[in-house]
Amino acid sequence: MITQPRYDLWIFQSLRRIMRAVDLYSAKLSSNYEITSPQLICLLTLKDDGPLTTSALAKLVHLGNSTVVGILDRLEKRDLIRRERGREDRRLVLVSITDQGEELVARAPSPLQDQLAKALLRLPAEEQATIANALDRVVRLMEVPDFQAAPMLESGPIDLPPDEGADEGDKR
Amino acid sequence: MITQPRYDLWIFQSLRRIMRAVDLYSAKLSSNYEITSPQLICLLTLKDDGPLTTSALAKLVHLGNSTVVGILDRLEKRDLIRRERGREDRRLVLVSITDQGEELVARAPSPLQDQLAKALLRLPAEEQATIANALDRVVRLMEVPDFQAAPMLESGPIDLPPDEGADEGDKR
DNA sequence: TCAGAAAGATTCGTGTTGAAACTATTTCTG
DNA sequence: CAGAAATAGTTTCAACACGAATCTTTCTGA
Repeated sequence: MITQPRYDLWIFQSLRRIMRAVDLYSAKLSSNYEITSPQLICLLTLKDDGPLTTSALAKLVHLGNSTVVGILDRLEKRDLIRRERGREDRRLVLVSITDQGEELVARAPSPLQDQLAKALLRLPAEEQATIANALDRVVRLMEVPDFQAAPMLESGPIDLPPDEGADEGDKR
Repeated sequence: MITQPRYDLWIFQSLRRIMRAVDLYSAKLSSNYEITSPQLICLLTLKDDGPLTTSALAKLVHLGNSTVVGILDRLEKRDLIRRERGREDRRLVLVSITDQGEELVARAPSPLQDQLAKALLRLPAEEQATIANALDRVVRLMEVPDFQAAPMLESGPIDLPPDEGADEGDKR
């Protein structure tokens, strides 16, 4: 029994605290814009990636399907997005951002990562890269189902955020 | 201007995905024990750190006060914890774990960080330390209230926020 | 063709989360 | 000592988050 330091527990707590700090800060900040971070994330995604189906959006923002429906409900109630039944396939629902939505996005800063960004800017870029790389590896390790949990060792250094498509396992 | 990669956004997404993966996994795993991760975290803290007041517990687990009340309500309903009014100061509520609670804790593994732990174990210990250190710095930077957020521009290396005293005990 | 499988979205139930408002108790203060 | 202020816990309200169940539409195969 080597009593390795419990990095896992420590890291887990750190993650929770970071997320909490981000949420708290962004909630306060975005109260000026009357929008929450998850809503803003969805709105931004819709603005950038055009009309999307509900489930495509859910995949992009890494949230559950039913979670997104609730968020969309609130956005729709305020006319920030529009839902439209697909013509071809009437099971689909195409969600798109409205003019009002675009306007709000234009006005609102990116409060979601504002605090995090500020914190990171105080670190040297090289350390930012280190953190980013490290987290990316963790994400990859974690999002792999328990299949071959063992056979994975040191396949090589990971450099940049290859993400954005490289994500594999959960493309839309 | 070298468009520096948006480490902030990338990191933010990574954090969300990690937390989500942990939550999803632990939710599934802990369904066998009929307990959620926040509940288990509270229970473990109560087991280790003896009877605690509600707000002391909230501080330890880094959650809001009212959040903890809700969690305690559910734990109490199942007789896993006990609430007792303070004798001296009748405003206080001492929360302690019951025998049933201890029993459950003994049976249950540590599902909360299980997945994370597994992922981390696939990394060399030295990299685990790197991640832990990096995250810790981020936490310190972020949890500093916005005081002097402005006047702080590259005046030099920022070491340790005067934090420390504020947050205090938070090894767990 | 047409019954059933599959897919997509939504609804429902439960739990987490935090701010704000409220109650009870203690402590401070004039 | 009475009232104000502070403290501790709780309630209330809104949002988020998920899986399971449900509904509609589409596809499939016998």
